[in-house]
Amino acid sequence: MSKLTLITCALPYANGPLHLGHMVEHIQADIFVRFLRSMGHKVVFLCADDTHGTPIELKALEENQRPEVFVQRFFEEHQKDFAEFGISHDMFSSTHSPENRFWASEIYERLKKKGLISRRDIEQAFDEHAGRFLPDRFVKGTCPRCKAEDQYGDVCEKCGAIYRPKELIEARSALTQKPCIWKSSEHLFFELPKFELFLKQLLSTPGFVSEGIAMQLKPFFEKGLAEWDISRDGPYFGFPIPGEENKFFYVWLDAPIGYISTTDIWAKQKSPTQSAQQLWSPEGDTRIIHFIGKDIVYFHCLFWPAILHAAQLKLPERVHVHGFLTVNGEKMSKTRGTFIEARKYLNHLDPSYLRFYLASLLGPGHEDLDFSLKEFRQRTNAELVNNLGNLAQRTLSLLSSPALQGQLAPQGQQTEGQAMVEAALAKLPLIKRAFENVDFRQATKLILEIGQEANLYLTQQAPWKRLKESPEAARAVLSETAEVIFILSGLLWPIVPRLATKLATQLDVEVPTFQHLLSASYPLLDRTQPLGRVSPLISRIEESAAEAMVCPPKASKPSEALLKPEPKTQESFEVDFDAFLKLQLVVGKVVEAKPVEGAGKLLQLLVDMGEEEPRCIVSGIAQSYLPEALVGKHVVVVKNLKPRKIRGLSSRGMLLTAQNASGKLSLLEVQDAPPGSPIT
RNA sequence: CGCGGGGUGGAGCAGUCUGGUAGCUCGUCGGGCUCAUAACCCGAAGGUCGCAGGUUCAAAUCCUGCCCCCGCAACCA
Repeated sequence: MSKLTLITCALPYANGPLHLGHMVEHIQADIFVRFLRSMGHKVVFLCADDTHGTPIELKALEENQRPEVFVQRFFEEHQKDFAEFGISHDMFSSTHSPENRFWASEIYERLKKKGLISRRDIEQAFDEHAGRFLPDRFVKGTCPRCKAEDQYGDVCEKCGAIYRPKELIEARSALTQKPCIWKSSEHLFFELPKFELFLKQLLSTPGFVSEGIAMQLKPFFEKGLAEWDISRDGPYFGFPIPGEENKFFYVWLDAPIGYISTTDIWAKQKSPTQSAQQLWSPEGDTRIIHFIGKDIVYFHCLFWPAILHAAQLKLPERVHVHGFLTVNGEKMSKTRGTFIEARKYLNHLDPSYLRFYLASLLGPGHEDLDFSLKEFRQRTNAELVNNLGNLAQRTLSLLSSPALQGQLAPQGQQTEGQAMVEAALAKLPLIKRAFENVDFRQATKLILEIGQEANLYLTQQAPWKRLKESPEAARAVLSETAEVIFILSGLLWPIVPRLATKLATQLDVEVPTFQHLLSASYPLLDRTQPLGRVSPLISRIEESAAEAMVCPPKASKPSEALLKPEPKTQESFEVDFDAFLKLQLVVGKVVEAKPVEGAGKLLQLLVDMGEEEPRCIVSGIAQSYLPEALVGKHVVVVKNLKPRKIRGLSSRGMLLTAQNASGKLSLLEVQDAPPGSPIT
């Protein structure tokens, strides 16, 4: 009964702001956490910033900061963003903490004592000018298979070949652009292959991961598990490995250990009778559930359980994997402006909308979710605002009208009403099961059905008609709807806690817990108590507010963005007329159009702009237009745009397009002006 | 044969595990209501459930083969 549940989210990397993708995971976990709390379970919800590793170290270097200082900025930002979305972490810490250093060293010592750490030399790219070893991603060169230039050290993006950095032709450092040398160094390895049987068994334990995820991990066993390199040579931002000279723990070793160290910090600060030691002991009466994205399954389902097992610590009961968030059907993209940062959302919209919308999309599986702006706005308005919000508004505003004085009716006067309330209560076991299964899509659907029933009831009973001749009949009807609103406030609390609280406040009661509702019977409200103050609950999402979120494409490199003045929104940025004239806009006639091979969004066009020769222009409109449909069109072209090489083709000019909410592009066309006509 | 996810009225999705009247939101058309946030309620049109075959009294659902889309992984001036 008093079993403690530890729930974690993956640790966000402290090198940038949070975006909507992070929010999917934290909102999903938070809904689950709140549901468990509402059921009377003891839950501790933990998270931390992941602060170590080469990318952060180099970024800090670029900004002339010590990495400790660099990560601090995001530590504060992240916590603030999470808090505003209502994410109820019990503790949010950082992997750069004394506790984490302690646990990383402690676990390492345990592994070492068991003879699970081996050492051997490996040869690695080394940048002599920077004086450091280079991770694969920081080595660039020509692909040994297809000879594509400028490829990363691990995989060719052109032909998909997988290789070692050393196989690259003319390998160079991505930091200094100088050729790299190959230098050997001793590394420490965790002997993962010894855990093959253990891991296979774990993955087939019902409930540990979904079947699909277990399937995805199969190839690793077929290839054979490899020893895991857990050390990095200095300089490296991380914890020094005890007993070693200039060697540090690889960031992925100490990141999950952050789950334990955060438990440690939580216990010290908030529950001194408990300790991380005891909570993470295999004998402890704790259950651990990790929420992660599908990109880090490998770490959480192979390395991490093996390490925990080897170090004699508690294994997670379940690793819940969710899919990625696409925006308007595509990967989030900075250049598209669809890379929506959490802060940007908060600047325009109420977090309740996103929590509700994501809940209505999130099923138990790990399929990707689409954040389509239009769907988001329409569905949230229809379901959350109209169905649920307006139900409360129409009921409560009538009840608090001068004729009824905010007073409920004595119970038992309305048999249809009682039936409605009881029908709502009868749905509770189903809703409970949906929440337990992390099937919030189903939970949301069932909750909406309750709202719809109540709206129908009101329409049929029409209390507003009875208000004059028989106010008590109207009061009786409305009191039954108030009962439903009370139930809804409890059901909605895990999903939209602020809204649920507001509902309860208007009834002048506390939000009921799930546990309470499950055993409750009609009538639930104390009918002698007056209502609280009534006001509109949640307003509709305006199209402009939703659009504003994806509006201005940002500078692609955050470091540049920081140096320059704040990138201006399209509305506030003004230019004088001279600046406009510098842009040569002309009419161009498309004479030829064909797809660019291997690039799904690009078309290669020949455009007649009234010059001797038509120009070659590469344009990213392939998903909106068929090549054949373009030929003959008179379009608007920026003529004096600096030529640019795209996919090896020189593009001399740019077609102007408008983009609608779903991301489709629409070319600006000109009716009857010959090619080359200037546009002013 | 890389691995995974998907193809269901105009759009976006649920239903597939456990076969039996094809459901939800939006949109369209018609009606009701006028308490409420242009809201709420009712009705209608619109589907060969990607294709082909098989199992079965019965297939969106189970089996076999195939096609297409998406992500892992690029592209955006």
